[in-house]
Parts: sequence; structure tokens; C-alpha cells
Amino acid sequence: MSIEEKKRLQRNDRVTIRTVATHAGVSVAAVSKVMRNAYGVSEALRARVTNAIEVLGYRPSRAARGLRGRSFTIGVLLIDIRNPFLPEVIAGVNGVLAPSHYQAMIGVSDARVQLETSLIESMIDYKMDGLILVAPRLPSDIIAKFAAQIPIVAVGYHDAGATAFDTVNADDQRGAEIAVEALLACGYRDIEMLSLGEREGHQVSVVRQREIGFRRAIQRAGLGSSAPITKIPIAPPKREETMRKFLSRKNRPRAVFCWSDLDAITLLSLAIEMGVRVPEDLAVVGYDNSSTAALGLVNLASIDQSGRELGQVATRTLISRIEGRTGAEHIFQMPSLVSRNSLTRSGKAPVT
Amino acid sequence: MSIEEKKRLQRNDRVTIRTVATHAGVSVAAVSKVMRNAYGVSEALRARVTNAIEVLGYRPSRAARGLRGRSFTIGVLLIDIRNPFLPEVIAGVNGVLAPSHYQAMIGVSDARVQLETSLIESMIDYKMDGLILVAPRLPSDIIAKFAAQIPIVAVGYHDAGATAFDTVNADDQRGAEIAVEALLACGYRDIEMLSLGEREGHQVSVVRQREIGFRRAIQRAGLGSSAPITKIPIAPPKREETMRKFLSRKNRPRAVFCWSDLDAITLLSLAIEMGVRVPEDLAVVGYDNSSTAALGLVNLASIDQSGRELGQVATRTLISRIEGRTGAEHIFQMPSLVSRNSLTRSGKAPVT
DNA sequence: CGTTATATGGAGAACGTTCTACAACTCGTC
DNA sequence: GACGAGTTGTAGAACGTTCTCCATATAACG
Repeated sequence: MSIEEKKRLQRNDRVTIRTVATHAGVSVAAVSKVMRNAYGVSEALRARVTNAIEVLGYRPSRAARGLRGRSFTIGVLLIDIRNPFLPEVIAGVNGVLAPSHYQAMIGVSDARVQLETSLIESMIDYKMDGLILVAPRLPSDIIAKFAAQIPIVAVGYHDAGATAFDTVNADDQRGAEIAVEALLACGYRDIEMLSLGEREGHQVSVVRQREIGFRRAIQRAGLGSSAPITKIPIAPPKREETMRKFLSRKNRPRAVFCWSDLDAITLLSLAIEMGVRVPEDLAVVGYDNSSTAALGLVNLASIDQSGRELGQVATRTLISRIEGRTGAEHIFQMPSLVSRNSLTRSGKAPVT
Repeated sequence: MSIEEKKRLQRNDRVTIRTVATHAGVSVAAVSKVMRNAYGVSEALRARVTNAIEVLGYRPSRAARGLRGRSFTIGVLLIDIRNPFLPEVIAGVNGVLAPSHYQAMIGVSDARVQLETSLIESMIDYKMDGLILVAPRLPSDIIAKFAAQIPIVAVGYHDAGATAFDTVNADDQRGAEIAVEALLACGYRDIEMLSLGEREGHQVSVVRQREIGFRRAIQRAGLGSSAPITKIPIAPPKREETMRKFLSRKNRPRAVFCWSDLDAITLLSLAIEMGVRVPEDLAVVGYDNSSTAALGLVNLASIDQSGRELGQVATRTLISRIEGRTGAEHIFQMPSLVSRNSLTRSGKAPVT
């Protein structure tokens, strides 16, 4: 290491591609070629450069890379970080990315459209290589507009007609059907759904899809054309209130399907509190098969859609798009029922 | 808009600072000045530039900004995304950042030191403006080395001697003491702690701090010099096994303090399963006051350390450091007990 | 009216990469 | 020994900002 170089290191200056080039006695372009393992590099050159990189501890600047070419980063946009389903998706993404040279950076939009937009824009402005949007709230045409600037895969967004971006979903319609079918198989006829009270009821959301599946299954069973759905507000004070009202209704149904474990578990808690026995008075099936649902204390039957798998598939799909695929792909995953005590006392679903 | 510009927009080319400059009929430097609202801009110029920005929908490239100056992004490093305490911290961070022009990008290290290192390096390479490390695993001197390159605030990392970076913590020693004191006040003398079985038992971790507080409180109460601590492995098969073994021990204590709600809740579940009544046979106090603990179904007494507040304080501390503060700050937050049925049947802690 | 201070705008060099175009060199081959 | 084909390395423009000087215009002052 020359005196010059030592000084620089003491001053804590950045080791750049130029430092490496000087140290190895080659051109900047040569170092770049080795980094990207591009064509036209002799073994001897590669060895010298690799050595210099090692010695100097060189790391390419992502900012500079982004400015010119790839940044080797993919952005993940989460609608919410509290729903325990979403960490699973992240785990799947990270799992696939770990052995590659890509890295994930996560943004949290807190379900606010404006923040979602600005996070997506930021990720584009960072010249990230691709985006995974988990349950985005933005309308399809807006996402398509973004997709013209950066490869996008949407997870939990039902828009099989999209041509500009890919989608990866669990079949939420079918999931809801499975839940209803399980309840029917247990002999319950009187079934209601507890859904999410969203301001904008866009059809692409998983919640609406589950509603569709719920209605179809109820009608298929010949249980009248009106499939009762109660909407639960998201905000804490109204939320519990609506659930209590539901539980104390004189015409309360015998069984209930909740759009998410989050709601199902709160419902279970309130039921205990109000003396409503589960499953004797009320059978409950949730959605997501979260780790809380599996607790012996909770024992909530739930529809399992492997978030981890969704994350893995989405990541692979995104990478293939980054690497050149153009036609849109729309992938479906089959959910399944995990039966537990909230469905029947024994915890087993009757075989049909 | 000139014909030239229209063409560019059709080609979907990026609107750069140069586009804005041409459109407004001013220099690139002028636009930059307006963007950074720097000194030496007349009202007339500002108006024209602002208008051009509006019309063209210009957004500065974060990649280019990072290359030269600030990127207005702060990185948040999470050790784990499954522990429900951590989303709270994020919520706090986002809350403070929302009205500012900063944005948070999150990386998840999955408790792996190597991934943690490379994520921090990436964030530095992106020229982010600052980093919030939540419960990092890296030793203090390594973090200090990174802190020479980028402002850093560590949360859940007990190193009040650090001079290169700030720390924001709940007083975990005191938290554990409070838990023990509550159990003592209920008349329990026979108290054990369920702690985390970590490979590297570094003193800075919240877990070790809680162990210290536990021991001190036990000794202060004159309950022998040996304060029993059982370590629970993290991995699923061994984890439940160790808990079951604990529950079925003939000399099982009368009360237990768990380092985290995560473990306390699993313990509660297994207790039910094995016929151990809570709190009659075993009183339990957890840590974090997670939303699950608050469920009527679970009703777990827990030490509350507001993750949200920790996130808020950390963010403010980081921003002040970004804006020039140099001396290290070490902030402590006082935790408190939230009493529930797992402590006494009534749910109320006896007044002392 | 000349001189100096102040306010406003612009030129152009960085920042650290990627990547195209080209130069130089080594082999065959006729 | 001239020529084409391949191989290996380099020069230098470009990416989109920031920010330090500098130039010019205007105001203030004696």
C-alpha cells in the first residue's frame, strides 16, 4: 500500500473504484469489468483486481451504481407492519434473496395511499431494480404507470387482467369457500361473515375476494340469496363496539367466518368475556393461520395461505422480470384449512 | 410545453433537473437552489421554477442526490420482524418522519450478524443520512466504526459508554425489578426467570440487562444469593420442550418472569394444556405489553416499554445528530407494569 | 460620477459508477 | 509479411444532482 493510500485511509475517505484501479495498476474500466464479470478479462487481470478489492475492502457505492445502471436492490412495500401475516412474506423474500447479490429494502405505507405513492416514487428514484408491492391500495392503472418505469410484482392484489405487472396471490375466493364448506360440513347452516370496513371497496383487495367466495359458497349450498356480511371498522374504539354488538345480537348466527385472524382472535376474546362459548354457541374460522391462532390458548381454526411461499414466489417472479421477461404472469396459490377447536370441540373437521 | 418536451414525455424519459431548467428558462443551478431553498433566489425566480416543477411533475433522483449530498432517507435495521414489539418502533419512527421530508427504509437482518453487517454497509453505500439500529447484534467497536461514516442511533442496545453513537433504551434493569417487585407484593417468594438462550451472551442486549435487574431485585428482597434463571432456546422444537420440562418440574416455582411476551404467551398456552392453572398454580409476568397480552383470552400481566415512544425518541435524536450535534446522548425511558389476570385473579396488583 | 456593498443568477467541477467505442496486441493464414 | 479475426485492456462520456466560485446587476454612499 502506497503512502498516498495510507493517508487516504487515515482520513477515512471512501475506497472507490479508482483507489482499487490505482492499487492494482489497471484502469477503472478494468475494475468495473471484473465487478460485473463482463466479457474480456484475463485470468491474470481478474486475480490482481480481486486481490486489490480484498486488501482495500472495497464496496461499490450503491448510489453511484443506481445513477448509472443496476443497484441490486429490490424494494418491498408493506401496507401495514402490524398484521402478523406480512412478516411472513418478508421472510420469504429474504430467503430467496439471501444467496443472491440482491438485497431488500422495505417501506411501510400504513395503508395511506399518499404515503404509498411517495414510497414507490422514492424507490424508483433510488433506481431500485424492482418492486414487490404487498396488498397495495393504489388503483391498477396507477400501478401500471409505475410499472412502465420499474419491474413490479403485486402480492395480494387481484388483477389478473393486468398486462404491465405480475401478480402473485393466494386464491382468496377459494379460501373463503373452503372456510364455509368446513362450517357446512360441521352442520352449521346459519353462517355470517365478518369483513373489513374499508372506505374504498376496490374489487382487487383480498378482502373483497373473500367476500365473493363467501357469497358463492353460501349460495351454492342453497342457503338463500342473501349471504350476511357484517363490516368491522378498523379503528379501535368502533371496532370492539361493533363486535360486541354482533355477539349480543338476538339473531346472532351459529357460525362466523372472519376475513382475518386479527379480527377472529379479538372476537374470540370478546366472546369469552361476554359468556359466549366457542364453538358450542358460536363456531369461528379465521384467515391467515397466524402463529397466534396456533396457540393452545387461542386454538383458532384458520385458512392457511403461506405468506412465506407467497413471498418466495413473488421474488422469483420479480427477478425473472428484471432479467428480461415481458409478458405478465398471474400466479395463484391454493389455500387450505387448518382445523382447530374453534370449529368443533374435538378440533377435527368432519370428513365429507 | 415545447414540442421537444412533449416528445420526451412520450418516450417516457425521466424529467430531470435539466428539463425543469429549460422549461423555466433558467439554469440548472437555479433550480437546485430552489429545491434546497438556498440563499440567493428572488421571489420571481422561485415562482417560475416552482411552477415548472409542478407542471412537469419533477422529482429529484435520490440516487443522484445520494451521490453528491443528502438523500433524505434514514435506514432502520430490524433484528427480526416477527417480534410484535418491533413494528411499534417502526410506527414511532414513521410518525416522526411523516411531516418531514425524510423517509425510512427498513432492512431486516433476521438476527444474523453477517446480514446485519452487509445491510448497514448497503445503507451507507446508498448514502443514507442516518441509521437507527434496533437491537443490533454487532459489538460496540464495530458499530463505532460504522458511526464514523454515518450518524447512528442504537435502540435496545445498552452501551452508555459509547461516544461515537447515541443510544435510546427503556431501562430494562428497572423493568425487570418492577416485575419482580410486583410478584413479591403479591406474596410470591419463589420466583424464577425464563430468559433467552443466546449463543453470544453480550452484556449490551436487553435480555442480559433484564437478567441483571432480576437478580438484583431478588437479592434485595433477601431471597438467597442464587436467583434461578432458566434459558429457553429460540428454535421451535427445543423451545416448547424446555418450557414443558419447566412446567412439569416438581420444584417448579410459584411465579415466573419471562423476558418477553412471546415466551410468556407460549408458556401460558402450554400451562393450560398441562393443567397448570394461572395464576393459582403459577403467576406469570411478561415483557413488552404486546397487543396479544392485552387480549381477554390471554390476559397476561406485562412490563410496558412503549416501542412507539422509543421509535419517536430515536428518530428525533438521529435527526438532531444529522443536523450537527456531535456529543453522544444516552436516553433512558422508564417502563411500567400493566397488571392483568396472570398476576392475580382480580387482575389488580396489590398496592404496596 | 466613481466606488463599494449586496443581491441575484449561472458555469462547471465534482460525486462513483457503467458501458460504448476503440486501441493494441497476438495469432493464424494465405 | 500483409491481412483479418479474435482477445484483452483503456479512454472518456454519461447518469442527475450539489455546491463553490464567479459574473453581472442594482443599490448605497461619499
